[in-house]
Amino acid sequence: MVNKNIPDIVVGRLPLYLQTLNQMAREGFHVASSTVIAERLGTTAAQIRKDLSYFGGFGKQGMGYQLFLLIDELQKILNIDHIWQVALVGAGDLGHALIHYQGFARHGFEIILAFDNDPAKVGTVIGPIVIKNIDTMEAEIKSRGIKVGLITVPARNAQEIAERIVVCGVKAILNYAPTTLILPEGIQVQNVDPILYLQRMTYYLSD
Amino acid sequence: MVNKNIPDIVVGRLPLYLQTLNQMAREGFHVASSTVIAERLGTTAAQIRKDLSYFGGFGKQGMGYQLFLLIDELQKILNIDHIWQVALVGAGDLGHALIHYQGFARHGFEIILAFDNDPAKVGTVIGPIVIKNIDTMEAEIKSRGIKVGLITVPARNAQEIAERIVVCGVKAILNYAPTTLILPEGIQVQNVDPILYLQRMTYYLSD
DNA sequence: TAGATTGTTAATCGATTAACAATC
DNA sequence: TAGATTGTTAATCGATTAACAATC
Repeated sequence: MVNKNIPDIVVGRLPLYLQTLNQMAREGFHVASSTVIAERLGTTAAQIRKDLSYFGGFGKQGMGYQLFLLIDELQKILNIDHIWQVALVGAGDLGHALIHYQGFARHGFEIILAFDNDPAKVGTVIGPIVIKNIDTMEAEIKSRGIKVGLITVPARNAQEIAERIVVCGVKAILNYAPTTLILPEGIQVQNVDPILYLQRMTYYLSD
Repeated sequence: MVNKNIPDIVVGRLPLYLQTLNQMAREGFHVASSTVIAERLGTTAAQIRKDLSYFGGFGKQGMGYQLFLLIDELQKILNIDHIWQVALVGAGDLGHALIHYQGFARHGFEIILAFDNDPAKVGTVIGPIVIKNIDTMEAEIKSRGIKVGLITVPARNAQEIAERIVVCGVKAILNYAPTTLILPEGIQVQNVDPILYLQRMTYYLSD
């Protein structure tokens, strides 16, 4: 499925739509209008219809959208209609927590490899995973064809690690390190440093 | 410091600028031009100058920006020139990890309260914190004047918890629950569900 | 059929970029 | 002074919103 010049910002909203549609399906709904979805998301019906129309006409006039159909389509569009194997680098507190977090597996992101450079950690077990030596990282990632990486190393090491995993085939990086990664065109990066989000909110708080 | 109609999207970039400026300061730089900062952030010099100019003229022609001065100004603008006390709700795996995470305290966000509704967890200690019964949440948050909340409860409870802490004075919520919160005008919410970020990246991956 | 709601177009609004005079 | 780089304006680009014909 090739990028047909869909705006990035539209793609970024699709997972949010999917989340809400799944929630409604769990609540027993079978159809939803753009208005109802918009209310749950704090957005506008026009935006939802416009966004979806980039990909096709999934609704029916007078009726709205069939939940199961739309969920299915969105999963296909987002390429999450199958399981993605994931490698994690950096087995500190945060790495630990992420390996234990069930949410990844539940959404089809299976952490199957974890690496650390601390000899004391190598060989230890976290949940279903054995921490491996970072020297074996490239070989392991390449041999399994892993495309998605989670970076949970300290900021000063993040750029180097990112470059190394990109070289062996990783195409998407979820970066927990508090630093900006500069990577080749076409490599996807999302930063999830919570400090950035907190600081962006405190701007609006009078002390 | 009152919102002078600064675009949200500009405010959202300031923490990123601050992060990079701090990094450069640690590396020993004393000044930086918009071009150099832009390179590190993968953005453009024009955007950085434009963004900063909403708040004042912090640079000098021909010279660039004095790092310490600009860092100081950004901290004031973002209201992070003092410590924010934070309450966390939901002491599961994720809550645990966040309490242990040193990054919050290091950036002036001090988690001083944690709540859970599980009687088995109430009274247990995580790091420097005793988990309190959620029944005492409103009273505790109000009496300490806490303005910032971290929500790490399951999705189905997140909306209710958010409403409860907003009623007792919380104005900014970092929401780890995989659901959209609908809250009154003026309440700040940022969502940090990693699944959303992963899904947004897999769109661009051919399988 | 009447009512509801989509998909789409055009209008509006806002953000980014380019360019350059001001000035350190 | 000459070179560099800011702050700002105007031009461009892109995203959101409003409106409505099409149609279930």
